Amino acid sequence: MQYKKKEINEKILAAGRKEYFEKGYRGGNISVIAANAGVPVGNLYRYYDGKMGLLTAIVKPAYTQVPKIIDELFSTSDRDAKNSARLLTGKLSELFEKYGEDILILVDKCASTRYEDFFDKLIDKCDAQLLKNFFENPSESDLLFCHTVVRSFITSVFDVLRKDMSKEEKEALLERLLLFYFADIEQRIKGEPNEQ
Amino acid sequence: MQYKKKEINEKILAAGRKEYFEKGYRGGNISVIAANAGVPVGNLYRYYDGKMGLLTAIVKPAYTQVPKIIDELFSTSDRDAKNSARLLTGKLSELFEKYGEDILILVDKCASTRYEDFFDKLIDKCDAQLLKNFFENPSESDLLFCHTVVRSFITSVFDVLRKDMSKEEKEALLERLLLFYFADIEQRIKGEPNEQ
Amino acid sequence: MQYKKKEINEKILAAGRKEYFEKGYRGGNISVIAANAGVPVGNLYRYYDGKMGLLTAIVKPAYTQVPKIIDELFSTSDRDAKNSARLLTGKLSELFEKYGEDILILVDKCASTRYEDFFDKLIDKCDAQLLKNFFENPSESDLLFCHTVVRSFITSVFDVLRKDMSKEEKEALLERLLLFYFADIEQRIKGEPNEQ
Amino acid sequence: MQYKKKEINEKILAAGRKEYFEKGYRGGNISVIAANAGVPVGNLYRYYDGKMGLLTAIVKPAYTQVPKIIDELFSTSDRDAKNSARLLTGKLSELFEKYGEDILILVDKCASTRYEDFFDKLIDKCDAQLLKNFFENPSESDLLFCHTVVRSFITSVFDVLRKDMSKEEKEALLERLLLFYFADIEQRIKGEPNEQ
DNA sequence: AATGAATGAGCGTTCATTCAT
DNA sequence: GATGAATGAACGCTCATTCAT
Repeated sequence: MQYKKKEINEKILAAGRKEYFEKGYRGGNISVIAANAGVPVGNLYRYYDGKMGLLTAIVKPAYTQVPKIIDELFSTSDRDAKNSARLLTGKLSELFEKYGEDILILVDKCASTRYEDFFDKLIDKCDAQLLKNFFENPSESDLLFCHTVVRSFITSVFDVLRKDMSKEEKEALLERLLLFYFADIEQRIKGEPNEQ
Repeated sequence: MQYKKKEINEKILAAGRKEYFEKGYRGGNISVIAANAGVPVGNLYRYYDGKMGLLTAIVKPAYTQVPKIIDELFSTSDRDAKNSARLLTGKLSELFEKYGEDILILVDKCASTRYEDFFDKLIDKCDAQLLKNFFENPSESDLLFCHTVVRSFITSVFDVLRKDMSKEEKEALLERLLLFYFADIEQRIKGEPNEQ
Repeated sequence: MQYKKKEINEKILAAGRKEYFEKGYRGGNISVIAANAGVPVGNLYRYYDGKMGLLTAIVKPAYTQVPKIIDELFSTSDRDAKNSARLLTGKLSELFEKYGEDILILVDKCASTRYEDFFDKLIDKCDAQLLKNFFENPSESDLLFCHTVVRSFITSVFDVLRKDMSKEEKEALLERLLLFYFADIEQRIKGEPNEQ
Repeated sequence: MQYKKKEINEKILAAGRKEYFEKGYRGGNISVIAANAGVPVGNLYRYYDGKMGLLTAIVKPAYTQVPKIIDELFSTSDRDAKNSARLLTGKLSELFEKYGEDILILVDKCASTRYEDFFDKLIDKCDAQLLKNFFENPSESDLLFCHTVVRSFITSVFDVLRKDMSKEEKEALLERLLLFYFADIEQRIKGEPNEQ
């Protein structure tokens, strides 16, 4: 029959998400997770392969899917800022619905974990896009600037996740952010002449 | 206060900073710190009150001073963007010189520590300033937007810290960031009418 | 006794034998045994009383019968070495056919088990026979010597079990061993007079 | 000062030897060892690198030295049986003094350990010597026979270790065993013609 | 009667802190 | 005051056994 009860499974996942989210991977305690899930430790190990296995179960979907989805976002973006913002907003909102909490764990709570590169890889990806679109011969300092802006922007996007708001409010906020960052970006970026 | 050698004191602080910076508070190991400081563990405990006491010694100055300095920054800022940017850049650069590494520990490595609120509190402070300066009757969504932009901006400022660059390069990058964020900010912020 | 299928019974025994033989009693894993037997763990417990109960079921027949059979061997032995060797060889070969693997488990894999005395008891038995047959007034050192030779001989007999050979080859080896140990044993034993 | 107290060190070694000897490596319990040594668990780990590290400390000297010493034994042996026996006896007696209990642990208690090959390697070594000395063109069955006799002989030598006797008594027993096994061995071995 | 999920005591190990010297 | 050995609570994980279905 092979029955791992779906109900228990989900209680463990929920308890794990909570624990890792609150205390981080290292700080999280398997016995606490088991207790919160209402499951004895031994049984938790029937469902997941230890502390790291549980983290993987929680976080891997987001870890692999989010970068893919971000890639798609770029290819569908429109050159008109307003349209583009609306489009992106919708997609990001979907992403948040699906992976919200897990993204936050990935970003903040996976230190010294095989997943700790999530955020940096994502930024590199976006960074490359921005460079491709707006810089022709980026100088060394353009590269740094671009990287920093992107990191900051992505941070702000994920910050929206942290807010306790309705989906609609999040979307409005996202759209406003997108426009704030990218409206007239060409001028704003290139308008800075002579550094060095 | 009793008889404690300044030299040893500083070796412990340096070793602690290194350890906490590399492995985080939870991941850091007191015995490693003592060994790297060339001090026996027992003696370390005469200088600092345990693992948390050492963290406090390392991080508290930045934890208390940085917000104050940021407060001062706001009062000295100039309404002309370029000037303001130059002014701020200089002050931030000083801040970095003094507290750079500790700020990064505060921001990234103090999870589940009494210092973990550093970043959020700082943002609240800046947030309040931005609101005061650019919004007269901020709507609920203005508040959120402002908060997010500020968080993102501060993130980018501290990201500069993470770069392996000379002081001058950091200043150039900071200035460019400031302009990117705040040039014409009034229009860019208010130009977004109708969300919802 | 209730309703238990002979077929399942034997699968469990076979799987248990394999596991205990490969990993020893302590190292053996009940779940692995159940899986290899194609039986759910819970059901295994209906057939046998736990880990030790299964060991008992596997090993007790050999544990009780082998000493008895060895006793009989002695009574049937012939004073002519060659004949005796042939006779013994045949009997031992039968013994191996029936209890071979279980004897090896008893000898090698029952540490800290109630069966760990199997080998020593067997040796005591054979020891007593050898003493009776070849020593009239055994000195203290005769006793020790005899005991050691017997232990060594029995070891070699059971070593034959470990070889990957046909029944016939095993018999040939056994016979040669018997002659090596016991041909002219009277002279060889008694020929050593006065040690000390 | 680097003081690991010699006294504690030896208590741990003694407790470990006792535990591993009585219950085997797998069955042995680190907490029990620590308790018997009168040391808290944590401190034991300052002296030895865990369960396996302690086994290594106990057993490695014998594991590496005994084969070497056995090698030397062969090169010093005399073709006259009596002399040879006396020589060997002395050397083995020394070996026992030094490594007695550890040899027993190696032989019986190191299942599923990196040291479990000790006995077989030793036998192979001795086997090769016997073959070289007494067989010119060993048949397949000569090889097997030789191997078995050697295994049995070595077993008997190590059995002497198990006896609760004085050094002198052990030597007497060893000498008698050597003569029993190897007096006239050439005839006894070759006297068996071609079975098969 | 049959199943395999549930249970929890127990293991080896780590490490912040204390304490004897 | 300085040292590093001692301490033991707490962690992640295993597995023989029990029990709900």
